[in-house]
Amino acid sequence: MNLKELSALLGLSQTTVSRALNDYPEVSEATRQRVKAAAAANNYSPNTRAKGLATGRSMAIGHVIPISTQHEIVNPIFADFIAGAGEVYSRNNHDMLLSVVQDVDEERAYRDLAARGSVDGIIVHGPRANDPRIALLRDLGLPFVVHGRAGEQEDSYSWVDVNNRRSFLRATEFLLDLGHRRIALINGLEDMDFAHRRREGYEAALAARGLRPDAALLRSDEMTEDYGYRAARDMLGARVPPTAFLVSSMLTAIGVRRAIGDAGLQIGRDVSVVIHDDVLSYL
Amino acid sequence: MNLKELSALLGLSQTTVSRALNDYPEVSEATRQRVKAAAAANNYSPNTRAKGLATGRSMAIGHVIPISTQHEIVNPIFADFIAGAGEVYSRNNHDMLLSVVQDVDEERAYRDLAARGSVDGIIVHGPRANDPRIALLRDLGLPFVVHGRAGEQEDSYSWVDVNNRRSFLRATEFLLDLGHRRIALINGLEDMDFAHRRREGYEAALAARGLRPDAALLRSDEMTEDYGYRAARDMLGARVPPTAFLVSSMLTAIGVRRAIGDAGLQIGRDVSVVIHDDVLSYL
DNA sequence: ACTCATTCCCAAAGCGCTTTGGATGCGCGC
DNA sequence: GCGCGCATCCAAAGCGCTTTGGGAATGAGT
Repeated sequence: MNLKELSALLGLSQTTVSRALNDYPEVSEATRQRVKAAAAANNYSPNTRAKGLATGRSMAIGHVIPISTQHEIVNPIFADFIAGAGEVYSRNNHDMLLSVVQDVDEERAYRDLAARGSVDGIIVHGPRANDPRIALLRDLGLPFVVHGRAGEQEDSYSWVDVNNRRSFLRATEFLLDLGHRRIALINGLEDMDFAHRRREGYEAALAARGLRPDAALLRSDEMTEDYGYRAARDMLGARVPPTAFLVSSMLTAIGVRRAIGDAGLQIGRDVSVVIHDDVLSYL
Repeated sequence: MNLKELSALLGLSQTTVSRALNDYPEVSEATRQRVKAAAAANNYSPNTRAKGLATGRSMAIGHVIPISTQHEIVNPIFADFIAGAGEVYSRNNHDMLLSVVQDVDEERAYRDLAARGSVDGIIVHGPRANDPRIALLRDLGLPFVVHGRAGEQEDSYSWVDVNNRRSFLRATEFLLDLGHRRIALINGLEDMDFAHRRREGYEAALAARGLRPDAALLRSDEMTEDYGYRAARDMLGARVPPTAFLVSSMLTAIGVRRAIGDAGLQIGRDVSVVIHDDVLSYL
């Protein structure tokens, strides 16, 4: 069923039917109702491509997911983010376009999306310090929102972020208040903006008490379970082990928990652990 | 840059430029090269919507992800599946359209996708026994492939699946060969086709040795960490605990591991655990 | 009774591509 | 020298929608 057929069915012009469906004021209320009822009855929805061509909009938001050739990690938090965003899109009649590409092809993916006009805007995931994608997108004239921040020029683009610095500052303060002096930071990769901010918060809290970070208690890597396990195991096996852990992600924390268990210790009694992450529904 | 501009630039008609780019034989090789070079130099890519309108194809594959209102679980394996599929799409010049909807709106999501013609085909995730979506999609005339199987009529649609029955049959046999007699099955929800098949395999292996499944050793639920923990904890606390666990997913297994640790036991020494799942890159 | 604004509707153009149905020019065989 | 096939290219239609620029009633105002 297309517009032509539907309007023939109703004995109206395509113009009128289109306007009725799009809530333009030029059609009478009675006609509008009749048109909408017929559309529903015949399960008519305007063809996306035709509508897009005519309006110049695609009603779609793009997400580019780079797959690294070396460490092919699919960030699990990503699934939750996508789910949340996708639901909002659905409610607002937008589509979600996912573009999974090798990280070396990432720039081309953005260029393509822009040239082919397949999306109206995009979401930038996992920004790094001075992320080149921001300049690229601005250059391409493709609207975007950054999930996180890219270091500098925070007021020159739109972003949504949590206060990473502050949350780690407060978590560290909290542990310090409990009397901890050897607090380990199991962080994400430091070239990611969020990890950098988190360390800043951590160090600021220590500095405020006149403490200096101990390099032996700082780790930074891709946030896997295994990394958490190894980092915690090594630290716990050291001469002067930490008494508390500040962990940047749930998965890493699972590894930390395993290492603590292996060491015969118990979380909450022998060691304190504070984790920063979203709630992963399946954990 | 659009076709019109590009062809004006080249002093050729739109027809010729289009044909050159799409490798039709009606243009000379010299012209084709010239056209392709110009397209690359000007970063030209045909507009998706216009191309789609003209060809009647969208060059996109849809994935509908239902979000349950009660237990909003985003299957983590899903992220890996999406990543794999997405990469294949990219390589073959297709887009991936994700539609995240409330599960009650799922049927409408499929109808919409079909009516609006926004995808050429779709992938059906997590099929249940006699999944109604199959009849719906066939009815809508929308091509589809099922990831898994939906119980009956296996030759009436296309599917990709692992041999769930056989893998659990063999895993069970393996544990039986090791001398285990009390093998727990921590399964997924039984209305999911895969969980049903896995139990069949498990029971078949037991039956082959003249053993009957013990209801106390069978669990079936949404595969979360917490569920695995509780199921294993309860079983291990019973009068006659299992000596081995067969677990349907990695996440659940993490919970099982935790329960085993809490019980003061060690995997591989006191208890055997066999897990069925994909490799989750971050674990 | 006549004008004028309003309401309700329509024909046709245009979005950027592909594709149909030629047109043109060239070399070849006779 | 003429017709024919082949290689190259082009003009225009069409995909399904939105939107521009009216046109025909109707009712109000004078």
